[in-house]
Amino acid sequence: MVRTGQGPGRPRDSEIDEAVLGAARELLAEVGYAAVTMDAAAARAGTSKAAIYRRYRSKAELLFAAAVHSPAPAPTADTGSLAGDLAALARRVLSDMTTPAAREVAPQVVAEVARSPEAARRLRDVFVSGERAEVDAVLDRATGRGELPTRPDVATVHRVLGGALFFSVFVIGEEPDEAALADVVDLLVAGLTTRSTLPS
Amino acid sequence: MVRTGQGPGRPRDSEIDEAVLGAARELLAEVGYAAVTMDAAAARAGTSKAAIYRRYRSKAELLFAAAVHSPAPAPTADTGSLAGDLAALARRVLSDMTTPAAREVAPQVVAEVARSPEAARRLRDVFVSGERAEVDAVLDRATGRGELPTRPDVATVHRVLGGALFFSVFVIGEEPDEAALADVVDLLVAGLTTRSTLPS
Amino acid sequence: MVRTGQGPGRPRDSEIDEAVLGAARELLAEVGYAAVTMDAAAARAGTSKAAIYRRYRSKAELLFAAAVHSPAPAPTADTGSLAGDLAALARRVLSDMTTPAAREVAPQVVAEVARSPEAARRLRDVFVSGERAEVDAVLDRATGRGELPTRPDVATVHRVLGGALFFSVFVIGEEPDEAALADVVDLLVAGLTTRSTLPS
Amino acid sequence: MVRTGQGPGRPRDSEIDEAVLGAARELLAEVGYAAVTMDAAAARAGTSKAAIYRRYRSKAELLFAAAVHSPAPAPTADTGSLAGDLAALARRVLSDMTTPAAREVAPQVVAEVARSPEAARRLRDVFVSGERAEVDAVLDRATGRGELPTRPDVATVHRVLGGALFFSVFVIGEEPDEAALADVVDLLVAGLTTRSTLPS
DNA sequence: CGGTAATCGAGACGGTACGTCTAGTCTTAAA
DNA sequence: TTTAAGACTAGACGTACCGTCTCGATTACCG
Repeated sequence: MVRTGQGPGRPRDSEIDEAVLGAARELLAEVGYAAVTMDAAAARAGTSKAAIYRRYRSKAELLFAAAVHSPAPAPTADTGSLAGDLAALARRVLSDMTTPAAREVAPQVVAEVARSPEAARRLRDVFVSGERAEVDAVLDRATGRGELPTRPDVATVHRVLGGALFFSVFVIGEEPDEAALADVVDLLVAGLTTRSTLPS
Repeated sequence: MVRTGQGPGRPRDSEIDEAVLGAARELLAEVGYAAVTMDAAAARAGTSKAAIYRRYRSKAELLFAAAVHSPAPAPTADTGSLAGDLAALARRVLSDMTTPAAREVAPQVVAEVARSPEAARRLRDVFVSGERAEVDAVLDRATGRGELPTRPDVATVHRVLGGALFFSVFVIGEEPDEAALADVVDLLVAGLTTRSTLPS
Repeated sequence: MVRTGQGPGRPRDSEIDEAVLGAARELLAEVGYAAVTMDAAAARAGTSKAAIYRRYRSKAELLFAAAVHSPAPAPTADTGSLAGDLAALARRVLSDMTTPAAREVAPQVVAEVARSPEAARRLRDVFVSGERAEVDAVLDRATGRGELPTRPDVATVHRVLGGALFFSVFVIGEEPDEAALADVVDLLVAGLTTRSTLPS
Repeated sequence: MVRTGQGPGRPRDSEIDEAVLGAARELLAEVGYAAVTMDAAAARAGTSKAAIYRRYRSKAELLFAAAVHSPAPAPTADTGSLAGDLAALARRVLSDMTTPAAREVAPQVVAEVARSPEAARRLRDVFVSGERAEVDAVLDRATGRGELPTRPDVATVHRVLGGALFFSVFVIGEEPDEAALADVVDLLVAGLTTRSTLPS
């Protein structure tokens, strides 16, 4: 009685998977996290609450998944200099953060992460590692160009750059303008080119 | 019909003020933001919901007040160098963030800030400006010592330092150790002493 | 600190009591037992589900109370003979049973009684004892007239008369017509006037 | 591709027929009508819901069939007198009613009858006519013995006797003891031997 | 010192979302 | 075609919690 792949019974309808996520994303952007209701999500997706709860254990899980979908696979292009690359990366991350959906979900994800180690793990796997990879690529190019005396620690650079942006938007509550962005990047570039952090 | 000081009627019982805040703080640390209920807070404080709602307009206000009680007026001592001062400041801010209560509340405050401009304003008034003042003092001393070629922008330094710490603890989910802290401070000091950011 | 009557806190709103019962009765008659929903009842009553659940533990309790409201306080008039009195009583009981609401609820009440001793107790207190009192009054008058050699057992007479009607309507499923009613009453009168059952 | 006898495809498994009915009966006795779920019945029977729904159109049909399986074809023996025969019949009917399964199902069958004319028809065909046949046999024997002046209406006698028992058990909620049973039978015999009801 | 007004505990109120459950249908792979 | 398994739609259930309101009973100040 060998089972092949997916076991017996009617398989999940993948159209519903997508419809649910799509509905969740739309509602998130339209009405905001707290005002999204599971009934509304089910109705918008053209399905039933049961189908949603078969896929996600709670509203928090659904909206988390809806927000943390595809972590921007577009790698930043090479601008020719460390300063340019960092500025481009900063601009992209900032624009990701200020998406209506992101503005709504990010704070809730932070709250969720504080409570559930499982959510923390998923966030790290999906988001943090993705961002670090981008920072890594930028540092690789700068090292190749000879802009950096030694290879800095990726985690530190990620912490400083990502933190400055996240902190500005979500804690201080004011989106940094171009000048502020340039200021941060300048500071970072000056620090990196002068002395080096330890290799990771 | 001139009123003198505090108007007619029975005055507020200040013991209740304290009991409510205390209960809110305890519950926050024990069960976390979302699981704190106003009924539980009232019961724990030995009072009634009405008494709480006479003092705070909502659960968010109560828990905000419970968490953001005394914004650490202790200014960092002079260590004799910019690097030392920044490291000391970073250590203090980090230890504030990793308090059990802060771990619970901070993410929720972020969520609240995203939702309510009023909360954002209060957070800025109470917290951001306090932290900036500390950064300012540190930069003042460094300038006095001649460690800095020009005076950097306080907001930028605050963004970078505060952001790196906040981001590490609440987004990445790993509290930076001493080495990581030193790495960030080193990077910052190198950047500041090399070039200067423009005043805002 | 002596309390007077009803304890502290906001007292129940008696208008809501009535509105809820009224809404339940209406819905019962309109859509039937199974199709009554608590949401609909709350909406019809102009209140909330919470207010209903504060008064009744479940849908079954609410509809039970809605159906078993005032157990026909109208005592049967004296028709001058045992046969006439029993026929009149039978007619009234039958018409009570064939009310739209009663047709819906009675079977469910029977089901409820089978499951919950508490429901059984209430039914006995409200309904059975009321009907027995009416039978008692009829037998009293007949005894006074000298129609009965000895006083029959009320419970037996109630069982036979009430049972015949209930059984016809709810088990056999056919409402007895005037002739069938007369047949049952005749049989009963013949039995009672010939021999007597033991006093209760 | 000619098929022989019973159509194409896999034939029904008759073991499942029995397993389903058995499971339904067990659950009925254990948890009661409302708490029986089709999933539980399928699991208990070691089969699937689909197999049940291929055999019964609804939960009501299944449980009806589970309860009303074999309507006791055993005719009451001749005791030599109308009073004896009626008492024997009453005792048997009462013991049928007070079976654990019957206690559970009967009230629900009543509810079902009130809801579905189809269920009412089946109940009449299976149960009512069976009981009436038994009453008929008893009256036949009594007429043969010359105990009855005229032949009474079977429906009336059934109504009165069956009703008294059903009403006692399921509405009043107290199972009649031997004395109460004798009381009812006495009353009925007295009525029947004194005057006769008209044939329907 | 008595009235006025705001306080207190207690708890019911409206509203609304949550997550669970069930009936009955449908879809798959295997037999 | 039947089977077992399980996903599907639809919608009710009962619970929970927020923020408001209503009691009856205390207090304080104010005239």
